[in-house]
Amino acid sequence: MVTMSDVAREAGVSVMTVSNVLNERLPVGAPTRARVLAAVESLGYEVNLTARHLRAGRTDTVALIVPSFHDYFGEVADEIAPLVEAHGRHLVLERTSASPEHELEAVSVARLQLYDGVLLSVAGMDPEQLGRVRTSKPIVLLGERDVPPHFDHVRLANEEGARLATAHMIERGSRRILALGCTLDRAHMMTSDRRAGWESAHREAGLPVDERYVVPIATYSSHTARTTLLDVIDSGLPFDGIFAATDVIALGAVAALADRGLRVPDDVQLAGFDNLEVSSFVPPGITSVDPNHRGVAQHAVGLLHRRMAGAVGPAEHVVAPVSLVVRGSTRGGR
Amino acid sequence: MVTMSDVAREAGVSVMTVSNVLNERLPVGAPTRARVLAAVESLGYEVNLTARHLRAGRTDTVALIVPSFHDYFGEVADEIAPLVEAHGRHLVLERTSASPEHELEAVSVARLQLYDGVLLSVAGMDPEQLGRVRTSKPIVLLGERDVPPHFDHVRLANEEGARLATAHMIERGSRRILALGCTLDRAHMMTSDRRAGWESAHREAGLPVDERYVVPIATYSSHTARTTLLDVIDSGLPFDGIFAATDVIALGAVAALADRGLRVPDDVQLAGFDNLEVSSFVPPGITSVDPNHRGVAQHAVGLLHRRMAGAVGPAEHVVAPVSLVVRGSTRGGR
DNA sequence: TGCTCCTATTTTAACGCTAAAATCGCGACG
DNA sequence: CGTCGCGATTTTAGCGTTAAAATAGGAGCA
Repeated sequence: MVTMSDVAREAGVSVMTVSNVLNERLPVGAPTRARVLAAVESLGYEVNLTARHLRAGRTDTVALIVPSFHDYFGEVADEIAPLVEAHGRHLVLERTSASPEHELEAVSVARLQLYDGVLLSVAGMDPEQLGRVRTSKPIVLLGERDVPPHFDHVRLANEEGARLATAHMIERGSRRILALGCTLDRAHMMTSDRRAGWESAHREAGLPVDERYVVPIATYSSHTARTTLLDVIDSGLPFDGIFAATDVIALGAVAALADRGLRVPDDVQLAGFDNLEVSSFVPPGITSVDPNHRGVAQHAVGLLHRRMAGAVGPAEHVVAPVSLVVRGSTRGGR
Repeated sequence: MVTMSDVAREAGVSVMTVSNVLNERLPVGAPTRARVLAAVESLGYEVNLTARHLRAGRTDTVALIVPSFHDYFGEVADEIAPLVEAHGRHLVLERTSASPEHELEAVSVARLQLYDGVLLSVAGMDPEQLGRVRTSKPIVLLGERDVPPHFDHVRLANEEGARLATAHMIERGSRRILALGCTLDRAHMMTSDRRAGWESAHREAGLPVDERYVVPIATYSSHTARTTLLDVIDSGLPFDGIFAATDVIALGAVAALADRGLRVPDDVQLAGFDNLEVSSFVPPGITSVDPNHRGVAQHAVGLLHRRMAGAVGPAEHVVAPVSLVVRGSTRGGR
């Protein structure tokens, strides 16, 4: 590896002069500067950022740590990247291992030290693990779980979104609406909050809440959603609407409905949550709760940058508003 | 920040003893070890990886650099991550800026020094930019472009995949097949190679190649694909099949066909390329060329690890085989 | 008692960089 | 002609860690 002192020797100057030429910190005489630049060029020198980071005590880099790289998280990451870059920092993504026992390891506190700030997506991390994370590093948590109160946290209005979607289908005539991918758990997490919204919509409309219509699924994949819904259909439980806890689940539902020849929205209305890009292209267009990625990203990055700039004060807990995007999978959508 | 010397002072030992306790390099007496561990615990010490990396001359980290985080790249990244981790290294993702003028900057050679090896996705990078990247750092290029010959490179059998998909539709009765998102360019890149495959299939079947059926699109989004295809339909150009250069494009095509009431596969057969997860769920299931992500990931990571282990020798240029996954969007699919 | 040989621990030095202080060289000025 | 001033350049020191060499402190043995 070519180091600054190689360049210095080649140019016949001290390392500080090389540093000064490259960083334009102290002025350097024109002939010296030229010799240094020539040496840099001929040796192909590139600064060693690890050394610079150690010396500077910062890395100008923010990490976004997510459970996996695809779908929802990929889309959020693409919103976050430009915001981080706008502050002159780099964004890198890291993935927590899929297996829970490795999760904490991947988020080993030591690794956080590599970054000036961290956006940590808490989907699939339990609060107890989080409690063990003690660090002075600025961290903003992101995601649909209860978290220890001393962390900054940005989450969605899950219950409100689910309520909106369900109320919309009720208003358009559905009376038996599955809550696919939701759970009856009381713990505040994504699947229970969205179930609560589904429930609220029923209460507000004066409709009974039938727990048989809450259908949890084993894994949050389209594939599992499809097979789970096929089982429900085949069980004979009558339904005329589906609130899918995520668009990935909604996509599996679309497939299952097609498998059984049920028409959307004529036989069954369908609404999802996340407003993934695909949802507007899958015919007839999937009505979905827009999680307002951009707003979430702005809140989270803004908060993180304030902390990195040294802002103190109590942890902030932001609940980002959501909205319903109506498409062809519910009646009245285009 | 708590450093090793804080721990050493607290425990009444030298920093090296702390280091030896934590790294288990040299044996440390049991009582001393206990005092050190207690000090680590009470101060909440975490090793500074930047310093360790500088000292060690390596970071045990591999970067995957992609144009954006979603769709195709997110899926590839999820395949690559476990392979990299299996070698005891970390994977991080970085994104090249969307704007071409910043691309090289994001891939600034200096930044590559942070990693022991780099997987660089070359979609949207021109070869001339790549030529300027001189570094001894192991790099494996990934993607559907011609690249300077001294780089290791893993790419797909684009032409073969397109040929398979097109031949399949011809065999199932299509005679006028659009090549949506393809280009007539001669340069070897994804869009021209896939067009070449479309062409080969026609020649092999003894069908004429009509260049009006090659329909380029301005940006590789589902939205653009949808509006572009709507224009084609409205222009009155007759067609009974579509080969979409990517599944993202195919998705836009599905939407456009539905917009105009054309049935898939009865009126128009459709095949895409990439076999995205969504493609199996969008009714009636999109026939697609499977890019064999896992195989590509294995080739690329294997090659990179060999280089990181010091393997020398001429650059390898791997063309990973692809296969066709037949679904309901072509006749005879389930 | 004196000496060797281990084992436990410490000292030294370096990874590559840069902030701050020190030094050098030279023209200007009293 | 000595010295002050000032820009150009170098020296010093240290970021936090760890490999390698050095040292201290006993146990074992003649």
